[in-house]
Amino acid sequence: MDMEPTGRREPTMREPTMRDVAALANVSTKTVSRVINGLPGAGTEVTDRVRAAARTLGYRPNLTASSLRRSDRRSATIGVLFEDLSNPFDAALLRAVEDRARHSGVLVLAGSNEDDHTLQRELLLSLSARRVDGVVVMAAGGHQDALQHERERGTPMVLVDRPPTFGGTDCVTTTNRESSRDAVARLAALGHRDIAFLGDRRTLWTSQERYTGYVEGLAQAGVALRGELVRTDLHGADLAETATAELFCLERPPTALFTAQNLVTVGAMRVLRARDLHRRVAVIGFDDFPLADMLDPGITVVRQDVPGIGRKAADLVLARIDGDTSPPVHAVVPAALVPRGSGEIVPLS
Amino acid sequence: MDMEPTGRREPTMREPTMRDVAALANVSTKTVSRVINGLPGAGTEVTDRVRAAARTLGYRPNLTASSLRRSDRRSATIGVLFEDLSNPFDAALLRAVEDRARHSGVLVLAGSNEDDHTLQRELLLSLSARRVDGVVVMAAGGHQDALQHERERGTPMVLVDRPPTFGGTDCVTTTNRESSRDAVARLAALGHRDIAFLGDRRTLWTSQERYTGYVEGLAQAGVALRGELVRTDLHGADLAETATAELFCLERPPTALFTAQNLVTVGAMRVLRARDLHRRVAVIGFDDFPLADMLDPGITVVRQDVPGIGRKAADLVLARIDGDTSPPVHAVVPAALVPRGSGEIVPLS
DNA sequence: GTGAAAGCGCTAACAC
DNA sequence: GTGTTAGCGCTTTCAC
Repeated sequence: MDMEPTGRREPTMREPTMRDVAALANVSTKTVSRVINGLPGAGTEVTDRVRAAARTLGYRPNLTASSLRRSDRRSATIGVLFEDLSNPFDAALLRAVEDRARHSGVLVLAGSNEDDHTLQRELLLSLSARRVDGVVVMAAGGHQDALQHERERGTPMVLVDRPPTFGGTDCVTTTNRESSRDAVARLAALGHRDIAFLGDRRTLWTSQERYTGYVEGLAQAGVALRGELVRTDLHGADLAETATAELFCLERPPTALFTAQNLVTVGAMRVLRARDLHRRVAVIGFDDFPLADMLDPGITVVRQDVPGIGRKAADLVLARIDGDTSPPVHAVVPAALVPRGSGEIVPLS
Repeated sequence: MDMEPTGRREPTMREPTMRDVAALANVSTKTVSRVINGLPGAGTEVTDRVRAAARTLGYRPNLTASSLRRSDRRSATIGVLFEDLSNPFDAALLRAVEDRARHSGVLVLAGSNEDDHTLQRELLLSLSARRVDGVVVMAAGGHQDALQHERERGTPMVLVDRPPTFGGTDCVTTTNRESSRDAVARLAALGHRDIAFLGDRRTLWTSQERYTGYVEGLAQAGVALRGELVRTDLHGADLAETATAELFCLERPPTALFTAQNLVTVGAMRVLRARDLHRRVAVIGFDDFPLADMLDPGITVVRQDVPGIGRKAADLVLARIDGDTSPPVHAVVPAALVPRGSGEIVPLS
């Protein structure tokens, strides 16, 4: 077949409209509308004629025109704004939202905010210009003015992973504090007294919660907190490596690590392996990661229920779009500890 | 602040339109349109008045209405249809496309086709109904009727990872055959004579290409192909495990594995580790995966330039949307071998 | 430099 | 059952 690679039709070959279908089928556009949308009040004979005409012309409904005119004004599209769609956590979350949305005939406009307010604001405006029915957002750190503004305009919104700093908005998070506390308590129960905390940026709500859990876990076990064993603002595996290396230069180095984010865990493991400490120092990481089970020892982690979080977020935003007016909820999806070896190492005494 | 959790405005508080802004600024809607779109022919004084009015009312342009009326009919949106957005490869690709698109003011409607025709067709229709300006697709295996049909309607389209079975369409793939051939030749050069091939579904073009590369690599090294060392249709790590286990029950088991897909590599590694063969059997995998460097030994892989592929695909589709009429291209983005240890193991002789 | 009228493709509200 | 009219929010065309 010969085809222009431009992908543009001949000017004479306009995209067919309902009018064209109506003309060919000898009915009014309203009748075509009824048939295309499967609404009642369409004679079977006429219905067939319209269908045939539509097929002949290669007619495709124009949802954008339809939504402009319809009273509900729905675009059947939601926006998803995460930090980085190439991050496995974000990707899994997107997939879960997408699945749920698709089953409601809703498509997803996806974007990465790179944890940057300005970008987040711009993307939000882009989504708003396209009249998405609602948004699911992993809020960038710092202030949430743009989110709040969008929310106050009436856009249904669900925050994931981190709660809003403003009211009236649904949100879905995991058991950051509780699971961290349990993980640390577990290490303490094995006899560890020098348990380090390695965390991501302190501006992140999740980091704060996990740190709080760490503190509570120590307290619960009656273990004193040693400030020099707390390292934060480790954004990315490289910073985590440096910090871990420093810990092992201390006079009294840690015998266990609680690594509060997935890249931090990876960075820490690199150092442990390099120094051949990976069989002697215990590690529990927050967030699972691919192949954590293939390392030697396998890495014990706190695993979030990512699909569960995504489904819940999608359910919430879709329900709000459908007019659910119940009070805002903060859903907390439980995380689970997955023992694989690294978290079960006992201290050398 | 008090806010309805429904996210719906009061009926009285209609979404402001250009008309409202025009009324408040005492100008015509056409003038508002000029100001909002930054078109020339707007007096500075009037411009300010319009801007002020827009701000006061909280006006937001409606791209959907604008695109309906504009002559170019652009939605400033493209569709991305991959196999599974939660797969790291797909996710990285999406991110690269997204970045490129955003820099052109284009947003991405993303979906997973699950390698299923029917779903792919439905998603394509959904995208088409929303009048996306173009699509980037990882074609589901088997026939590509729906893709071809959509393409023939004139939708700009770029296929990634796998080429189209029809003409007139751009596509971006990697050096599947060449890189596979080189990887196998490399193993042979180390002295391996019993090199197994473990591949994903044979219906996938990439699997076929990689298999062809394997055959060529053996031939080039003068190594005879042993049919019993070839295992295909291993979709997922579990099937790969079974197949790998079987290989080591052979009278003359392989001394090296070429695993042609990343989950296959993972499955094979599990078996090698379980049997403590991971330091004696060489492995080169196609596709990098997170933490491949942290295993012991590190896994030698052929790494695709995923961001490069995504960027190229986005560039192509955006150019076509902009009216580029040059002949269709099949861009091939080079992959690179990353030696990490597993591919450098020599056979016990 | 600015505006009036028409209409993009579709559906709401009614009439027949 | 089916058609007519009006108009969603915006931009085009052309007049001033």
